[in-house]
Amino acid sequence: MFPNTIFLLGPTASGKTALALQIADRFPVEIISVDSALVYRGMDIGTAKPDAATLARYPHHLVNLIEPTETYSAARFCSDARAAMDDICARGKVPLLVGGTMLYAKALLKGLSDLPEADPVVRAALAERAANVGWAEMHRELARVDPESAQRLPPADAQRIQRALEVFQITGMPMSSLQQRVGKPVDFPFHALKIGLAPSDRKVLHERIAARFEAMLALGFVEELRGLRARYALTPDMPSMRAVGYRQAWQFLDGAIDEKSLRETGVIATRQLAKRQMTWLRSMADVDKFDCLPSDWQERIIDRCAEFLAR
RNA sequence: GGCCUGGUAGCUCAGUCGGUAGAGCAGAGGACUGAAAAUCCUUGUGUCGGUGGUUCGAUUCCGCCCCAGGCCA
Repeated sequence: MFPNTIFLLGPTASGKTALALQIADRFPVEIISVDSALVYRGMDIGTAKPDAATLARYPHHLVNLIEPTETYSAARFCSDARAAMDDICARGKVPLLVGGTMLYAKALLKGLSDLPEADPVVRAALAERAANVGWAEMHRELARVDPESAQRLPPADAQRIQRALEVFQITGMPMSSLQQRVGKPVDFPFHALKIGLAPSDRKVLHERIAARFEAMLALGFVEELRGLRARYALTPDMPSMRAVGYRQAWQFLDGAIDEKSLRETGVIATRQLAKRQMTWLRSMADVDKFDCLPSDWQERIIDRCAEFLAR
């Protein structure tokens, strides 16, 4: 029989973290973060990372893993998460995967194709060439070596065109021919309860997002970024600095936008993030959805966990 | 009170040498395989402030009125 594991997936500001702590109080679980922003050390306020005391009392795996100058990936998440899950199970506990980065969750559950990992040198060369000839031309070049991918991708989707060209350069094969998911049941040997938080009223979530962004500013979010910029050789095109909030705070520190605009764009970007996360959740048919607005929503999910773990 | 500048999509604005109008942002929907808090796609009818006038035809020209901001009293 496969060991148990619980997924708790939801949009930003839906209350995932608080609920995870409650679950940890009642069941023998260990938390694994499923979040592409919490992996960065020093990015605490803007990512709504649990504070040091909470992290000490409730150890979180895959938090504070890398420097903000580094890059993480869905593939690395998969191997890191699987290693953590094996550890936790070996200790007789249940992995509780909590987060909002749906690609990571999907990759873990369904698997990824056997593709080469990102190569900074190849990417830099492609980016330089694109700067000269434009992405439309890069798209035409992709059409010559990988017509299937080129047809699927709009000529403006620089990121995906670059990736497809990168895969071709490294392997000599079109990415489309390699993209067969390897996610067979044996690749995910766990019995999983998948819970998705889906607020029934988007307005309430929007209010929470606005209040939380305001609270972040009051906690010194801008100062946090100022400190990071002083400590690391950061650039605005690094994945960490493109994170919601950080991108806007960066512009504010550069004097490109004023404080009012920082508030507005920060909240808007967070709302858009939540919307994208909810779109993903809706499309994941095998996830149990719970409305996270009724007063007793947390108890209902805890009951569901108890039922699952008692099987 | 006088003069000036504005009043056009939810917001910021462009424009129509007179033939009822379009960008960015927001919103909505969608895609998504090693950057995913990323990247990209689709989607714009609104008494063009009100009211008279000129005109075949006015959001556009003219008069008056209302509102906002500025300057002068």
